[in-house]
Amino acid sequence: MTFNELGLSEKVLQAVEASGYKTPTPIQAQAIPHALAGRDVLGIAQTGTGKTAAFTLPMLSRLEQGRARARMPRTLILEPTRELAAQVEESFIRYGVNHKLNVALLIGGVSFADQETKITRGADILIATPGRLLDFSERGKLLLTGIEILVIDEADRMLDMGFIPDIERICKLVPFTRQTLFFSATMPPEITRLTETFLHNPVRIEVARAASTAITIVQGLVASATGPAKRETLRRLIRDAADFKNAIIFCNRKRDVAVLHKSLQKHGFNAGALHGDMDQRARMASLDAFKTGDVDLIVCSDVAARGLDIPDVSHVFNFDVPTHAEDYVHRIGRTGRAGKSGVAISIVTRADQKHILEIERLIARKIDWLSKETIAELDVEDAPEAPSSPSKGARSRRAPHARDENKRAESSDAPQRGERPAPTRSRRRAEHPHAALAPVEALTEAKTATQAKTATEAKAAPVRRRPAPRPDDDDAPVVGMGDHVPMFLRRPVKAKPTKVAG
DNA sequence: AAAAAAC
Repeated sequence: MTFNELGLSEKVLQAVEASGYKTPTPIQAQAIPHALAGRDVLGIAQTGTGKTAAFTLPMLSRLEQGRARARMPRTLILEPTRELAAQVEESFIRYGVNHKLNVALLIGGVSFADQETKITRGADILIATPGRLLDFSERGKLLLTGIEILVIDEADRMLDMGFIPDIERICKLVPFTRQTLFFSATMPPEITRLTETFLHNPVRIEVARAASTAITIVQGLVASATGPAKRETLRRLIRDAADFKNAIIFCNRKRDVAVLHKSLQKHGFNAGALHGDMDQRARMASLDAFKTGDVDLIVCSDVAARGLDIPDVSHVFNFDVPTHAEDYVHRIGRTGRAGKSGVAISIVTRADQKHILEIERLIARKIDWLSKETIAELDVEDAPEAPSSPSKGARSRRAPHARDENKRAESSDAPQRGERPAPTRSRRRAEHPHAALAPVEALTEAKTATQAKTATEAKAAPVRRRPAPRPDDDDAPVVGMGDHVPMFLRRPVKAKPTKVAG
C-alpha cells in the first residue's frame, strides 16, 4: 500500500514524498479515503499511530477548492494542550508547503494581536485550544459559521480535562452540515454519547488498543525511598542507562517538576522543564531545546504525557508513578516510537505499590524489578520528606556515589573546553545490548567509567566554593524557588500522609 | 491526587 492509492491530491502527495514517507500507517490507510469522500470519521487510535497525518492530509486536499473569508475560518481543529496544537500546526505547514493556505494557531498564554491579525485576514486552517477559541468567539472576532471540517482530537483527554462542555458549545457554533473527524484513544461512555450527538453516520476506525504498550519499550521498576534519596536514585538511573540518548522524566506535580529540574541542574545535568504553570514562551523553548538536543533531559508534568511526538526519545523515567494507570501508558509511549526501541523505568516507593498493580492489570503484564533491593528492604517509612534527615538504609549504600555527584555539580557551572556541559551525553555507555534487562551488570560496568570521567572533569574545571558536601544534605538547597527561602517554607505543608497508626 | 485550559 502506498500513499498514491488513497486519493490524495498531487500537491499533498509531493509534500508527503518530500518528507520521506512512502507507506501509510493503518489509521491513515483507513481514514484518508473516507475523509476525502466527506464522511464523518470516528478514529479510535493512540497517539503515535500516525493519527495527525490521517486528518491533515485529506484536509489539505479538500481545502484546495475554495478560499477563506475574513474572520471565517474554513476548518477547525481542537486540541487539549497548547503544545499539541502547535504540533498539529507544524504538520499542516510541513504537508502544506505546496499550498497557499493560511494557518492560524489560537492558544492561550500568548498575545491576542498576532492571532487576531491572522483570523481577520482569513484562515483556511484554524488550530485551537478550547479556551482561547471561545474567548475569540465571544468577543465577536471569530465566526465559526463557515467551518467545513471540524476535527476533535484526543477527545478522551478533553474529557479528563473537563473540556467536554466547551466542546459541546463549539459543536453548536459550527454549521450542522460540516464534516467531523473525531479521534479518541479510548471510548468511555461520555465520549460515546458525544459521538452519537455530533457525528453523522460516522465510519468507525479502530487501530490499536489504548491500553497496549509498544513491544519496543523495555519496562522496568526500581524501588526507592522518598525525599532526596529518590532524586539520587534517578541520577543513578540516568548515569547508568545503557544506550542513552535523551530522557523525559515525569513527575506527578508541577511543584516537583520545578524542584527536580533545579536539583538535576545543580548536579550538572543538562535538563529542561515543562509544566503548565510555566509561561508559554518558556514551555515552547524547553520543548524546542529538547527536540533539538540542546538539553537531553526534560522534566515534565502530565502536560507532556500524551501526544507529544518527539522522535528518538531513548528513555522515559517515571520519577513518580502515575496514580492513573492510563497515564502510565501515555507517558511511556513517548519512547519506543516509530519502531525504535525505548526504555521506560519507574521509580517506585512503598506508597506506589498499589498503583503498580493497577498498571500491571491495565497493560496485562508484569513489569520486572530492576533493583536488587526490594521496597520492603528500603527504609521507606523513615525516609524524610524534608532534606534534613537522611534515610539510613538506601542512603549509606550509595554514599560514595553522592559525594561524587557533588564534585560534578560544582564543576558543571564552568564551561568545559568551550562546550556547553552535556554530562549525560558524554557519559553515554558502551553498548550493552541487554543492559536494561540486566541492570546489575550494567551498573557495575557503568560505575567505574562514570567515576573516572567525573574525577577528570572535576580536576579540569574551577571549583565553585560551597559548604563541604555531606551525603545528608546534597539536595538541601533545592526548593524550586531559589536558594534563599525561609526554613518554614521548606517544610511539607501537610502532616506526613504515610504515617498510619500501628 | 494532580494536571490541563481564558483573560
